[in-house]
Amino acid sequence: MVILHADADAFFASVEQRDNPALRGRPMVVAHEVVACPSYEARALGIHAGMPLRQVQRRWPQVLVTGYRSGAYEEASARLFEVFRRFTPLVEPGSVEEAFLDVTGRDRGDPRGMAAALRAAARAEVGIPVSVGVGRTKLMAKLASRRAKPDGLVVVDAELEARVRPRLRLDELWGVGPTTYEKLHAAGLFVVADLHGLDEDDLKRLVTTAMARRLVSIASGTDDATIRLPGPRRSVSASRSLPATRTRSKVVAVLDGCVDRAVSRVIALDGPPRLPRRLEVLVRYDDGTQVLERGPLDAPTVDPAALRTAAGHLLERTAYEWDGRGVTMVGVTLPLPTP
DNA sequence: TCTGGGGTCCTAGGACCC
DNA sequence: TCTGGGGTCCTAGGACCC
Repeated sequence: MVILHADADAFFASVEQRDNPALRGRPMVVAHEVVACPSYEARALGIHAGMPLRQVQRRWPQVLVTGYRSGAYEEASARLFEVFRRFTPLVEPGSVEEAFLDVTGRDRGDPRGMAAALRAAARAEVGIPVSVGVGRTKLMAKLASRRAKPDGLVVVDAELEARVRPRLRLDELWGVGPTTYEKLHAAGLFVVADLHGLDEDDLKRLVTTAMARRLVSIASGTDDATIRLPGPRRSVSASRSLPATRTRSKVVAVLDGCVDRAVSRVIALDGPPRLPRRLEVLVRYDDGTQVLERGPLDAPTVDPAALRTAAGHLLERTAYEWDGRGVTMVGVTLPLPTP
């Protein structure tokens, strides 16, 4: 198997730098109240996603700031995936900016050459840098692209994989987050080699069934190399961060805006219309806590007025939280019924 | 300073049916 | 009067990804 993991570098920032020469080579961020995507020049200063914009501007006044241009990112993403699909129909999207490609049998025995061609095509046709990792499994390709960043190419061949795999730290594994790692760590397991000799039942005492299975396959080198083609969208959501506020009317106004954006994206989906039957409202406070409320709609609908009303009711259900803390983010999710 | 604005998937438990 | 096992669907809650 030859799997490529193609990953656009600092995607939003790269699109902005492509479209505005004044931003090229400069530390810049795409941000609203907080940083969504810093350019690599900004990352070099220590700026990362999630940092409050105010703090960035105070510490690094030279950093340039742009707002979001969602349309431009969607268009760049669509063109990027057109390039991917020219290399193989077996493309599994990971997000708007990255994908796994199965190019087994299409690379004429030269995976590096194929990966280089993919990078060149993305640069020429979309105008943004794309790093590519090549491996025998999705995990290996993913780890390779991480090493390749920014704007690079890393090939993990069988020899390199044999050396690297046992030494991988468990918290580096794609799919192992803080919670799982904490459990493994507490059991004295730190790297892949520590899993040798443990079977699925042993690991199930520590982690969930699915995770235990994955870990066993990673230890034995039989982990996933299967491309899963995208199915219909499961949900559409929109959220917005805001300066901490205790003014309810402001929160409601921002929430209404989120509802409208989510609705327009549901309507824009390809295929027959899919009407949400439920609604979710998420609120985050300035102490970092989050509350999620969800419930059924009176009837399936994409009518913005009806959804705004329903969202307002769900927001009310979080009312016990209106205790002096400020609201820093609100969002809505519309789960979509499977067609 | 510990996260943006998106998403997916897994699991447990209840409802309902045969 | 008491009790089955099996299946499907739905929802809540979490973990994880970029």
